[in-house]
Order: sequence, then C-alpha cells, then structure tokens
Amino acid sequence: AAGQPLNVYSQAGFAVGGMLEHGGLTPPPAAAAAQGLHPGLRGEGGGEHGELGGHHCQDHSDEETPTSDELEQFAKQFKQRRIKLGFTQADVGLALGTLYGNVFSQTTICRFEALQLSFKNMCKLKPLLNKWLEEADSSTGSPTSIDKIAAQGRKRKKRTSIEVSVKGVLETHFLKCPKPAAQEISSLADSLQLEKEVVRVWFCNRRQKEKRMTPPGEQPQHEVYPHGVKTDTACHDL
DNA sequence: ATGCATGAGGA
DNA sequence: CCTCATGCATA
Repeated sequence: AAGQPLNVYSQAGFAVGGMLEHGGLTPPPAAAAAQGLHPGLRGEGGGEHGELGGHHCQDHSDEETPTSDELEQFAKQFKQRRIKLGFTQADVGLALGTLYGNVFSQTTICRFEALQLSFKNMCKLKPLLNKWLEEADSSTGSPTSIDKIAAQGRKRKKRTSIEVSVKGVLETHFLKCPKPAAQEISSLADSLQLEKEVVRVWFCNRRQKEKRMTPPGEQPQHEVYPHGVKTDTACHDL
C-alpha cells in the first residue's frame, strides 16, 4: 500500500506577484443546510459575564457582534477569495501584521476559516480579515512586502504525543468530569504515566475545543436535562 | 489541519 | 488554578 502523499506543502509562504483575473466573481452557492446552530456561542462560561444590559441599542446596519451565521458566511467567502487571489493562510497572517500591526500565524487563519475559534475571537478577527480582503483584491500588483519579526529564543517544550489509547482514557474522564480537581489530575496522570502538567493542559485544551463555534464533525449531542441539572456537578469516582 | 504548549489576565 | 487567544511543531 503506497499512501505517500508526496509533497503537498502548499503551506510555504510565498505570495505570487500579481496574477489571476480580478473578476470579483464570488457567487456563494449556499447549499449547505445542516447546521442546527450550536450551543455555546454567546458569552462562554467560566470567567465570562453574567448578564448583558450595558449595550445600548446601537442599531447600526452591520458592525458589532455579527451573528454566528454571518461569521460562517464570511469565513466561507474569505477562504474562497483568498484562494482565488493565490494567497496561503500564512501569507494572510503575515499581511495582517504588515498592514495593521497584528501578525497572525497560519494556524489562526486556518482556524478562522474553519470556524474553530470562539465566537468572540471570530468577531475580533473578522474586521481585520475583511480589511485584508479589500486590500488584497484592490491591489492589482502590489509587491508583497514581507516583514520578518524576530523569533523568540524561547525554550518550548517538545510536544508530547499522547497515545491513542491514552487519549481514549482521557476522553472518557472528560465526559465524566470536564474539570477535574488538581488531585484528580495528579492521580490520573500517575496512572497514565504522564506528567501532571501534560494532563492538566490536555483538559484545558479539551475544554477550549468544546467552546468552539462549530465542533468538528457534527453538532454535539445535546444532553437534555429533564430538570435543571447543573452542568458541572462535582464528580468523583472510585 | 491539528495537537500540545505558552502566557496574560482573572478570581 | 482557570480561561482564552494564539502559535510552534507535527501529522
């Protein structure tokens, strides 16, 4: 079985110097309709607000808190045009830095397009990306001025890859208790032979995933609680 | 495209 | 310790 996907590295950052036709044709097909809207969208839990009311009725056409649907549409269009213009996600991230001072990585652009950021985060980035979009298609052949920012001599820990079986265990625990206490993390880490910190971070990241706009695959199964069951009831096992 | 990680800010 | 925005390194 030869499953070598060759070098499909389209991630390298290289902006082509002017090309393509600027037809500006972007007819959104809009055929997908399987989104039943997500759960976590407004203010996330945790250290998030409690109630709103500070907002005054500033009924301005657009601007300010787009709906999740609008973000979805924007993300789609953004991606389409980005590709049509021949830019990679990395290019965009860099461009945002040279244009507005906010540099972003390929990762962030990717996650934006895939709606894998929190609602708030999406709202924050949308304006920037929108500007870039305007700039990008208006500049017929402007030389992409790339600016390299100095890298930090930070010592980053090597990414520890957790075995699939171990991930399964963690996943199971997460379902039972998404927010285990420090002690539980310790014992869990111990039994899994992982550093406590690794486990702690795993849970943090797992929780963040849960808060993304559109979870990968399908919508999360809505646990319908007959009564007002708290979502974070203390959980202990053994 | 994603997994694990960092760090700032907050209780 | 957590959340949240963000990204290096990797699959």
